[in-house]
Amino acid sequence: MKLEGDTAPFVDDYLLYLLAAASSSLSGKFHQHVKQQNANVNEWRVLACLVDRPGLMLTELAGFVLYEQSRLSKIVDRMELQGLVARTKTADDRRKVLIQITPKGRKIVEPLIEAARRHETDSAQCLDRSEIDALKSALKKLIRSNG
Amino acid sequence: MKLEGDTAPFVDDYLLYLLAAASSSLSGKFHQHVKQQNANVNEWRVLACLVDRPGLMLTELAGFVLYEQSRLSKIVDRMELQGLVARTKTADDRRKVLIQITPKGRKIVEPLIEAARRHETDSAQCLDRSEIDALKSALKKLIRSNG
DNA sequence: TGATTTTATATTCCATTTCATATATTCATG
DNA sequence: CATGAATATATGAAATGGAATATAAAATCA
Repeated sequence: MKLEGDTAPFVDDYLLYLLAAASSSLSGKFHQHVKQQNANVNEWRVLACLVDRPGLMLTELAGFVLYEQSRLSKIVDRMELQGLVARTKTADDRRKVLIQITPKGRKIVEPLIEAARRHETDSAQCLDRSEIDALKSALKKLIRSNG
Repeated sequence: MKLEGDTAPFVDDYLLYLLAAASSSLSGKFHQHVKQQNANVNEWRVLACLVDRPGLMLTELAGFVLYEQSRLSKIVDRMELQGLVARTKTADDRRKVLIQITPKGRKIVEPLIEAARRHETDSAQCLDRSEIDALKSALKKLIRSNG
């Protein structure tokens, strides 16, 4: 028999916690894979965001990668040294720096993307197609509606 | 007309990205609120996980908070200094350390939980009740099925 | 029992992140 | 067009995190 006040812990049904926990669970296994290859997680994220885009301002890229500008600036420093991305200035606005993926970066990220697709289908085995679609659609709505 | 090969960027429909992006979007605003109060994000997470639980081993708590053990150990150090949590040894197994929330920690976390509930309903305005239920249920399945 | 393995936590070293601020460029407005 | 506000990026000092390891206790088992 359940006593009054014996409710489930707060976080167990708290949306932000469920999002963080799902994100963390699913990322765990894949991040191991990333490290077994030539990369680390920051590099993977940056390259995955850049791969089908022509070149992004540092700040735009920071938005996609979900990192702060100053953090990304330093990550790009390291990736530039490794030759994974390139910084180029634009003519129109000389403050801007465009970050572009290099062929070397592309060579590293492409197999990772294939692995990511496989990992996604594996991880989502517990859901059927309509649940997955509904999940992704709900996530996209949340992202759109909240800054 | 859409050209061949002119597909959406990879991350735009990648589940792990959507989870991370949703988590990050929704957290953003709330984490500001946390800082405006007496706390930082690590403290909030630890206290929120402890609040309706009797006392957890460091390793158990690390699992809930989604942090690595060595990181949490240091966070608990700082929180102990502030009097937000207490470490106590157990009699049965002298390796174990139980982490418990203190009255001071409780006083800080309770209003934050209220704010978190309000923030959750605000953030999920874009979804109707059945979508929210389906979302949470899908997230819970993902968490259960993936370590 | 004594040796070995496993589990729980803390700690050390070093890389990374954060916060605040600097620098450079563009924009807006009197 | 000059001056102040705004925007884009970079950087320095201090705080934090991650990986490996140390320490200590318990469990396993020959």
